[in-house]
Amino acid sequence: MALEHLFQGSALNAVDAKGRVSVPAFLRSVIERRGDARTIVLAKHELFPCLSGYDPAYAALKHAKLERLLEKEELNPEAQLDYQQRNLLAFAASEEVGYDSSGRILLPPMVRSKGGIGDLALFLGTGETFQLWDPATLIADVRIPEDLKDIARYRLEERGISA
Amino acid sequence: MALEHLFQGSALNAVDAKGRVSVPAFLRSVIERRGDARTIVLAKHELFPCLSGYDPAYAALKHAKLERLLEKEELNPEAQLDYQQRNLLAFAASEEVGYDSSGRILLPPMVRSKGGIGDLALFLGTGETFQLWDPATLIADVRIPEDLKDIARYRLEERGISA
DNA sequence: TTGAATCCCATTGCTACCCATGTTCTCCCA
DNA sequence: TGGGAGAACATGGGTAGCAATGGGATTCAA
Repeated sequence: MALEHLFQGSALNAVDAKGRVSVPAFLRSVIERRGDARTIVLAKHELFPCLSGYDPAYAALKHAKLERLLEKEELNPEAQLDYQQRNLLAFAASEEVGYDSSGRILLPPMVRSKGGIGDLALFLGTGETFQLWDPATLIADVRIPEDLKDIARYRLEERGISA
Repeated sequence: MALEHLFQGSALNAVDAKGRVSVPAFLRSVIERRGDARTIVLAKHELFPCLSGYDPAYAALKHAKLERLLEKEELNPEAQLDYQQRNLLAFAASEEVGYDSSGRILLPPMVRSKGGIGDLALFLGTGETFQLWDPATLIADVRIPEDLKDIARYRLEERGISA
């Protein structure tokens, strides 16, 4: 089930007054190699105060996985409830947004506030998915390794912003 | 068997005095990509006090799936009964409604009352299908994860309605 | 004729597309 | 190897079109 193309790398992009952000080109190229949609799916990360992002093909894989689990336990009412809950969380609590020819998405206000994203968005590739952080939130989180925070600091410095 | 296009996201729309609701554009686009009907099927959800919605193409798939399940358990009378009940529910207790050029459907009174829908309809994507809830009912249901209730609360707030 | 469903029109706010600009990266050639 | 042309990328702003919604008009059937 491993996807062939993986998300890797980092970038710090600005969120403009309209709520638009450029999806870094190196992420877009992976998305377009995985499928031919020019869209991404954004959801609150399960663990961290940030957003999780992936392409529609990955969402379909996730759904198929849940379906298979359910079919194995078709007549078990407890499994039914578990399936319904997971599916709701995976699909209702996420938003699919398309990016235009210039590679920008409009950050939906709900996920934006859930992910605590201000006017800077730090993209981090994590293999099958990627993450979107507010850089200050990442640096403040005690669970994040120092090396990763250094990436955030470096990207901020690059833009002439003191951390 | 997985469908290529999945229902994803959430929206809270008003039901007007005539019983009309706008089907959110992001659901319509999936429906129209799956088939070319401008029609949705509404049924009482099997598990939750809400409505289940999908496109006609999915109804056909669902029937095929039930058939397969039946064949697998050909000699089990209990499964036979289960199949008959589910098939009845899925097809007799559902209504197919078309939406007009402005994307609105007329909620049939029977399914509307079965689903407990008042003057607000919360649309939740769940992959192959979507759900329609009265937001207050969703928030009150103990089986619904808190993260999902947050969505309902956020959508209510967005409209200036205190939860 | 009354009630209900469908159609049409109008309004408002938002979304998506278009164009423009500056910066960096890449590649080629002198 | 240095420099310059061109492409790709991130980002700002303007605008036409669409989505959600209310209200009225028209049609159809009981």
